[in-house]
Amino acid sequence: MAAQLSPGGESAGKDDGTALPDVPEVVVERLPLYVRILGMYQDRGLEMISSEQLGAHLHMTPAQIRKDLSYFGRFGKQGRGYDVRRLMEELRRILGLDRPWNACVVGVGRLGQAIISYPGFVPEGFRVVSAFDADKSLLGEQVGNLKIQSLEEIPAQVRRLNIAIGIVAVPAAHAQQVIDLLIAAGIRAILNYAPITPLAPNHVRVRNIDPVLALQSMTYYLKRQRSAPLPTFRRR
Amino acid sequence: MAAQLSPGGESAGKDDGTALPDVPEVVVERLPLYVRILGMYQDRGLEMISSEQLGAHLHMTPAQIRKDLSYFGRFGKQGRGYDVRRLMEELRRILGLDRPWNACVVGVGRLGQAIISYPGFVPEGFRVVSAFDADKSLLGEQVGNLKIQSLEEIPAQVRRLNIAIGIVAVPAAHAQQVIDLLIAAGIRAILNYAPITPLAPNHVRVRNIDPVLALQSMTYYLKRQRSAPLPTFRRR
DNA sequence: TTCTGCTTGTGATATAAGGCACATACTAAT
DNA sequence: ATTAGTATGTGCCTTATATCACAAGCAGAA
Repeated sequence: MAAQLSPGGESAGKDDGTALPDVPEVVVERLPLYVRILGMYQDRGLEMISSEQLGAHLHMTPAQIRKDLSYFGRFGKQGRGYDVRRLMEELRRILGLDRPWNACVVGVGRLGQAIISYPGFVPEGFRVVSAFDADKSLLGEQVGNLKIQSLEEIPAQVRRLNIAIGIVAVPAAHAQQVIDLLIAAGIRAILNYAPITPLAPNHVRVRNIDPVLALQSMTYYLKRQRSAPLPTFRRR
Repeated sequence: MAAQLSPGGESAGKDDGTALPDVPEVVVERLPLYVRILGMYQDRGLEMISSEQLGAHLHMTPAQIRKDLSYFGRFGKQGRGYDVRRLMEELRRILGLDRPWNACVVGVGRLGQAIISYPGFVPEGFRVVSAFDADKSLLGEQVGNLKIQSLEEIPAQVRRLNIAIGIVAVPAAHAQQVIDLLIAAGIRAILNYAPITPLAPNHVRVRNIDPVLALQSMTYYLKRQRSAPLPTFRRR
């Protein structure tokens, strides 16, 4: 499969900065937000940042940020705040962002092609290294700088290129099958663009990208309200 | 405590089936999932569905589904379950999906173009009716069957075409400005594809589509775990 | 009619997440 | 050294969300 970087244990682990008492998933999901803001501060040459400042950028209370960070260690200095570079490095390490990750895309329709060519992944350390499609007539076609391969190639490619992440961009009707394939091939995380609710074993992480659901839940609030814009703002 | 169908709960509203005691946002966000499954059942010609079955499809407990629905009314029959067509119609009405919604896209780069041509919106009643870009050299260019317009046109177009939803597909650096523009023009919901945390007044709904964040939070779990795949499944 | 089997709707309870507020600790200035 | 100012880390409390578990109601069989 892959190689572990260090002896880093589970229950004890610490030097590799991992495996503290189990961290709520919501907390983990916020860490990348912190990394993003820290990156902005670093680009501007700022050396320190307070939970107050972080909170202002993310529309969160400073307390929540401190509590989140406290799951992983004590990174701040009283009276000063957090060292931008240090905190960013810690968080990137905690998130596993201190190394590149290989992904493959399954489904090379319009959406799949857009994903393959999306310029936002590479600078963050995510590389799409293989593309697969069920349509045999596409085999060998070039997309970006990838050649479209058959689904049968998935297991071999996943192993050969050490692909940990599968990106699913096939029609809803085939998405679960494709996900099962990926999982059988050893993928450990799925970014699913198909409008389904995937089922996956516990050791596989899944995130869904579903703009239609997002729109459909916003209309609930649109259909009513015709009222006057209050000058209130909302934490998000 | 009961969900009331008639005299209305909160401030008033009812005949359009709304304004019950305030419903948690998480609940509203799940309703479209229910609608989706109901659609599948309807396509298969099934007439009834139980909370148990709904839950199985969505990997949720039946109790949660019943509680969610109970915020809006009593749609089920004891011993029988829910009438598929009826429940779908109710939920669509509650969500405001019983009519079409117009949206505009701002930012006509690769991503914006993909969004404009995305075939998933129209069948759900969302129509992209205008496209804007800050790059004056693109003005008048055709994308899909839309002509690219200048940002200055936003207010007029929003009013003329009754656009309620703004889809933001501009670089992070300009996203907040664009969002402010849209809001000033009267947009009431934003689907944001830019990697930022937008700020918006309370009367404007915002949803973010951010695949990079999704990936970055999954790697947390990837970096450790080398363990044996347990045959456990997880509700999602 | 009465009984059996099933599934809803919901009060009560359990769990999870968020926020407050303060003791603690660090810096810089006097 | 002492003081003033500031921002962390966290115990405790509040709020939000999820689940349990059961009375109530409906349908079909006897």
